[in-house]
Amino acid sequence: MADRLSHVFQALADDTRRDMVARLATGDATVGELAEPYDMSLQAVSKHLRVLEDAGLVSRRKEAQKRPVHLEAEVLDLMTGWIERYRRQAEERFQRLDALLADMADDENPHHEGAAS
Amino acid sequence: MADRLSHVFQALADDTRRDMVARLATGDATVGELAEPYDMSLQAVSKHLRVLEDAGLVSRRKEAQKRPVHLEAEVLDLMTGWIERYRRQAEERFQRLDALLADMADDENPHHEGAAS
DNA sequence: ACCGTATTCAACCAAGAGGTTGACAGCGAT
DNA sequence: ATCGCTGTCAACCTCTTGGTTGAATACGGT
Repeated sequence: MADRLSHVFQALADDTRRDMVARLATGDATVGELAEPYDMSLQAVSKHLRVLEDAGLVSRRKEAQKRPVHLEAEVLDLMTGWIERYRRQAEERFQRLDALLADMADDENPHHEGAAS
Repeated sequence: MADRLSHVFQALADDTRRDMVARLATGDATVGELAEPYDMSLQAVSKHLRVLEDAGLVSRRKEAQKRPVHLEAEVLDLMTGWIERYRRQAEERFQRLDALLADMADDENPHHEGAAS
């Protein structure tokens, strides 16, 4: 896996974890609170949180015996940054191809004004 | 894994595959061309492409014995859609919290004009 | 000092991911 | 017809992942 981005994508490549992120977007929550909706042991939830934490998507402060989990939303920008870069690049390439095809169509039936030779 | 989004995130949770997507953003390429930069068997590359294809990120048309691979960039929007939704939600919550804290500070040292009672 | 609550650690297991090698299939060119 | 090029299929291996259970830890309340 190696780099940062891989961990983030990996972390979100799981229904349960995406769901937890969605939940955390509405506010911090303890492990127990987070676990409640799922038919799954608390330990399993704890593991999921660890994955999210390792990806930097989440942080846990300690407060008495509870460990409120907090969404670190800035990390999401890392992803959109990556994605948008290539989406845009592909888009632009598509535009150029489109223009090129339009040109070729012009050459085949030359309705356009001002053509040379 | 179940749903669509999971497959897309999973597909991009790998250095090699993200690299391929980056490469494909500059234009279509055959399996051989894509494989060339990596120290890895052609079969492994083929597998990676299958993952990308199953995620809907890529399509392969057949052209003689070659199989040019094409990036389907629209799928990326699916991700940014998801991500942005929760990033924004978290952001807004943060703003409100910020405002609340400002209010509390006001209450503690009431320098402000027009205070009641 | 002890109890209950909240969470993690450790060992284990089945299934999946990413890689390998070897055999096979599709198609153009000679 | 068969050769060479391009790519996939199949079987196999190893490491990781997502889950389990049982024991341990950390801390507040009584």
